[in-house]
Amino acid sequence: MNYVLDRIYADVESLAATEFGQPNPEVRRPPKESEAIYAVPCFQYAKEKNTNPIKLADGLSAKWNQGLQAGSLIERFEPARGYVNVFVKKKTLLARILKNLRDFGEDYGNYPEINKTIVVDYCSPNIAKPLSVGHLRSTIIGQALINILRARGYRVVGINFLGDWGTQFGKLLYAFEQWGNEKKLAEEPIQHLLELYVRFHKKAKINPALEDDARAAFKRLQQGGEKERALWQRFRGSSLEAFEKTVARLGVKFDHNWFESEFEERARELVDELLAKGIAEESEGAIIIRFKPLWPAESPEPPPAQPPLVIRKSDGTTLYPTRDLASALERIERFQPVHRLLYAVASEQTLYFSQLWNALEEMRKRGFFKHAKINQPGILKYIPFGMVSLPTGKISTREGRIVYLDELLDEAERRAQEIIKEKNPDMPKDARAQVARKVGIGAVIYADLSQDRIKDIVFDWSKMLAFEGNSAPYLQYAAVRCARILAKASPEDRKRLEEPKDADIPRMVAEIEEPESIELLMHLGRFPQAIAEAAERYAPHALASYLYDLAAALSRFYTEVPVLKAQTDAARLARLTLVEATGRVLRRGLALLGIETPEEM
RNA sequence: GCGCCUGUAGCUCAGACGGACAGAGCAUCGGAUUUCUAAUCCGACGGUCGUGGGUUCGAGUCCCUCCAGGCGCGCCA
Repeated sequence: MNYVLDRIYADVESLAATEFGQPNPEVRRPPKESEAIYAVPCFQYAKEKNTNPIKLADGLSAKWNQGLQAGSLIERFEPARGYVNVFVKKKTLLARILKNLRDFGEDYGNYPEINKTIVVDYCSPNIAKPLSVGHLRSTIIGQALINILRARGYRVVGINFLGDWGTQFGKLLYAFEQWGNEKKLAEEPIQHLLELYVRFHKKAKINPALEDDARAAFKRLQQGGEKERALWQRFRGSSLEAFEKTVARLGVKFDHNWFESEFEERARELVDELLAKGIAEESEGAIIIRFKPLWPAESPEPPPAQPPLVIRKSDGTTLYPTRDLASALERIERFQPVHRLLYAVASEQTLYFSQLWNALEEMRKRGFFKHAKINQPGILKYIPFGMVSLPTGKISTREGRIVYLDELLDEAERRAQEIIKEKNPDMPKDARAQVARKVGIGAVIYADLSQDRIKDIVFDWSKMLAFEGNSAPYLQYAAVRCARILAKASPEDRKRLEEPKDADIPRMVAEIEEPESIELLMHLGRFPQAIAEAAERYAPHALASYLYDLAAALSRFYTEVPVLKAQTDAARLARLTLVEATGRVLRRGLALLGIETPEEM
């Protein structure tokens, strides 16, 4: 069982592939105005053959038309300005889409399982600091990618790699020794740690020697100093607790919480192994990995050599990259067969991830991975995203230039409450709070996922909390309209909807006549492709954009086509079916983005 | 200094892999509701796709120059 548009696409592609003698010929969607479903451009092949593309398209159309089987969904091929346009039997196609929608049910859009595991690193905050709006992107982009890749059929493991180690904890240890307050740490741990963190940096600016004190404190922690260990446990525990509370508001659940500190030992061993294999070397007292110029692998020109990566400081301690590398190794060993290691991390780390990529490549070549299946280059896939800054400048915890994530989510819910009060004054208070949560947080998530992840974002309240136009509430509203119509349908109609028969399908198709209805159903048919595209490009915004178009199609349909008051039984059933399917796809699509849909709003 | 990213309508953004006349949202103006929730719909206005070259039958998309903004560049994470 598969999706009808995927099939047509594959058929057209294979025709063109045979004709042009290339494995992946271009098959595209024609401009909106065209009634054609797909189009094959002939320009390139015409050039190879030294012929005119218009003539070629003419010839190909005639040839392919002759070869058409009676049972084919394709109705005809038609040349147009150097393209071969593909026309399908519209009614049959609509019937097949309806059948797909019925047969797949709640699974509509999903693809069969692929025996490949993708490990996604996302969120991964430093837990010594409160979450800011800066942490939002990794978390929601990562979660959306996980959902989308799962729908696409991959086995996906999500890992939150918590930064609970490193010199920053040395800073906190030192600061607590100097200015700490036991009572405050017990009562308001996050607040207190933040104060200490800020205070440390203020003092260190005047007296840089404090940085050495911090490094020394971290070294004592690393060597198992009892006092440091106990304090660190407390910092870590209370931070984690606060952190989990905030993330839960976004509806994010991690498959695994991995702690950086747990990789300390493995990281130390790794340095020795890398030295033994000649991958790492000593330099100025530190251990580094030098890179030959080989990134990016796809580049035809050799890029300049990269700066080396320090994996052991001259004081003998490891660094974040060392522990990250150790963790990557563990991921590969534990979740094999690993197809990809994804890292949803801000774009400022581009250089670092290219170094990590190269380091893993070098390790792969020297047999570091026990499982022989890891023989393809490029297992690491970096998913960069643009920075979030404030109108006043770069986010800085140290300098108090920060919008806390909780603060943003509170404001989102508050504004949503206000709007509900205005638009739907009859809604009871407790229902309102629930709906406001879904709408407000949804708006925040959608504001981010609806644009290309690589773009920088200047934080703006009104943009993050848009409730009209291309926004989560617009999509949710469309889904709510569907739900409300269904709720008002008669019990008999609902029963027929729940138990659709094969014989109903042709009867329904006959009733789907208005351009708004046809457009809506056609768009529903493209949902699987939208998921596939978003997965292939690691681009949640491709799915967001599809869903926006679907909601717009529903709104137009809603305005023009009466459902419950349709003239005939058959028409009512057909339209109810469209409404049910649209609601289902919107809900499902939003869920893939990590956004909940309320029943009313 | 070197490297990477971004630059499309007044504002915020789609236009991946070069392809049929550059599309949305917001804002502005005008219209639509005795009818399934108007957080909606329809229409108007609005763009020499940062600049200048080049490649190509064809460039917003690829290459080079320059301009503007952002980010990064051995012992932070």
